[in-house]
Amino acid sequence: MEETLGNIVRPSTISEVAALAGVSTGTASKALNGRGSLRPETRLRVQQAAEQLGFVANAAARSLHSGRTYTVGMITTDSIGRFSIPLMIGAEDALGAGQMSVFLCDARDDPIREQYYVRTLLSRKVDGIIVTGRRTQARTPISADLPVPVVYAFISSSDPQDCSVVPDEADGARRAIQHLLAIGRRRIVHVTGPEHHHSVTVRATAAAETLAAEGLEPASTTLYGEWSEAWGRQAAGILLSTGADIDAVFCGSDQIARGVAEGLREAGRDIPRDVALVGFDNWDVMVQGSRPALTSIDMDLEGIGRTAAELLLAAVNGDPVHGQRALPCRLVPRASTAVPADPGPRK
Amino acid sequence: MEETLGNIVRPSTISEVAALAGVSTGTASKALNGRGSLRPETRLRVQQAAEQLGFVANAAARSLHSGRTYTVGMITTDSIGRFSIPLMIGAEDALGAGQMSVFLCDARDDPIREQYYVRTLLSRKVDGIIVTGRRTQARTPISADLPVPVVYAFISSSDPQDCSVVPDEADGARRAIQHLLAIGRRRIVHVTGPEHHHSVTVRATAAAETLAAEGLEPASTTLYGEWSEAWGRQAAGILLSTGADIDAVFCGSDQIARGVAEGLREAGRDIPRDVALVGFDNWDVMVQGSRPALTSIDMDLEGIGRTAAELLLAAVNGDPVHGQRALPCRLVPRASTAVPADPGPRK
DNA sequence: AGCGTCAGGGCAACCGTTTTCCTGATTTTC
DNA sequence: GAAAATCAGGAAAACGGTTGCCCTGACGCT
Repeated sequence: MEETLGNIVRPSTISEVAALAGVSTGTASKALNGRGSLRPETRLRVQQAAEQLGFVANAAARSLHSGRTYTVGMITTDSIGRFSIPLMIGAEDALGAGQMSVFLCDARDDPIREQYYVRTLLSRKVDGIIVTGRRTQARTPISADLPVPVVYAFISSSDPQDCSVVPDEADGARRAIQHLLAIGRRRIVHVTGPEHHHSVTVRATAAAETLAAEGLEPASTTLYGEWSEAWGRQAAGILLSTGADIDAVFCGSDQIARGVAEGLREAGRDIPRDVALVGFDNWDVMVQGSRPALTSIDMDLEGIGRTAAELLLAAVNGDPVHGQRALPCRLVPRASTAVPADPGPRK
Repeated sequence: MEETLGNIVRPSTISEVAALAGVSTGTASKALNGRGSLRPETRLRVQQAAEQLGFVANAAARSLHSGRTYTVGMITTDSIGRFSIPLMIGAEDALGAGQMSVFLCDARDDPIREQYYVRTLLSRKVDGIIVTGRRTQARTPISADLPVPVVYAFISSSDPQDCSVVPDEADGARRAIQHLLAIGRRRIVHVTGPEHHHSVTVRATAAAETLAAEGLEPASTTLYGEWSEAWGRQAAGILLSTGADIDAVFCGSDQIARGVAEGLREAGRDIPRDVALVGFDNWDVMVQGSRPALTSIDMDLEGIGRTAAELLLAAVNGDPVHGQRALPCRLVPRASTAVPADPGPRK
């Protein structure tokens, strides 16, 4: 019953298949690929011979002839990490559906390794390259004038002509603020990561503008720090000690938000009744681990990976897309912004 | 200055290099590969021509002749996740150093996808396959009688003849208990994941045996639940409500440990003074986010990935290794088991 | 001067597959 | 019934690179 591939021991070639079926290799090729004009009976005979031998066409030989490898390279510039994974999954998804295989290259933020990988990928004649990674800023292109298309995913290229797919972080920040406004909060503050990080300024600016559009001002000056729970706790302390009158915090990451949540909770503030909380990243382990579960902005990394792969496929097929494409974010509401049905007295 | 690969536009072939250098293609090949006997001057001339044209040998053509592709497939059976990443990094590390490229395949726990990927990898004539993934039990082999070597990493094959590299989880549990004993704890309890999970029983058994070897009994019956912070908090509640007299908890995961830490802390127990805590996985975000920072068992996933890759390379080179190899764990001490210098009064 | 030796490098086969061109054989058409 | 059209399948070139074999010419030796 369970034969699967158990009969493949030594890989067989098409000439062996042809010999077994009593035809020439050319005919065998046509039979297996549905080309040429063959008697149905012959075609069948070849197919059965191929089946019997467990024949799988040698991709190298095939690509040598066709010039295409149905293979792409994926270079992660920083190490494979939390952000790269969904990107890779999304890309692998779209590419796998297109029968493409993916070469994985982890450049670890080392330009030498990166150039080495680019050379390797070119020698393997990949049909295209996807570059992913996390950076504080747009990155320099991996190389000028490559013979294959390149798409940047999540990270963006500093050359505006290059094709980049990135999250619309301003959109994400806007959604966060608008959600807080929609549940009636007005005294909102932003706690986020290091100021030199591009994402940080984009999000902070968009948040401020969204408030301003409603005629509101931040309830306190934006707090910049690092991407950690510890900073979130510290920030909560700062907010409490300055006695700022706030009813919502929009955080630059879920980790920060979780820290803020802990800090506020331990000071006796109820979330979401006293202070509503919105995070950023929608990182499952953080949003679920937080108490209460955290409303967060999802950048749809998987979608970004998928889109990047689709654009790459399009470019490979002769329809290159240039410039940067920003994909909208999504707000995932959870308990940290759930307005209590009945305000009631504090317990 | 910054030429890098800017001159490669259309990939050039060795015959173009040969023509430019004024030699035959065979000679050019020998010059570039250090074969045959050539005048140093000729060799240099060819090398310069290759440089000038940005020549990179077509890997497909080369492998067609040599039969080797310097390529391996890596199949993750469950989705790419927290466990797969370090494994992949480790494997990629060892393989990259051996000039091998890695095909990434995410089978998503779908046997159909998995078989599809196996076929694809075989058609691409990979030199070997690494299978990784997380499972509650050993898995059935991906396929019988493959023409290339296979190594299982982290996950193990149910066929004892197959080569598997796994963490020695019993060793990890032993180290955890011994560490707790070493800092003077005697009333130890184990809080862990679902009982049907193979890892859970292995760790629990080893923990119990280590205690027994010291003539001790668990301070409470082992608590089985799920791999979540919520379960950790719940377990803390159970321990507190039953009034069990404990001075240490060994947890089956860092998430559980973090939950336990929160639960105990909120009940006024001091960690590590009243209760010491050891987690499992050494997952950075958990051990750092916990308060206090969590002592944990590191399974050295990267080392497992690296070892698996090395064994695969050995097999490819004709030295196959059979059977299961268990790598020791490592205890990483942090504040949650740091014995206070001065017991002093509680604050 | 003639022969042997060896370095240098060209030639061609080969890897496995696809595809074009071509040849017989069969069928259709007038 | 003969010419034309169609069909089935074979032969061979091509993809790009490597390598064993062989040829050529220069040099050294007697």
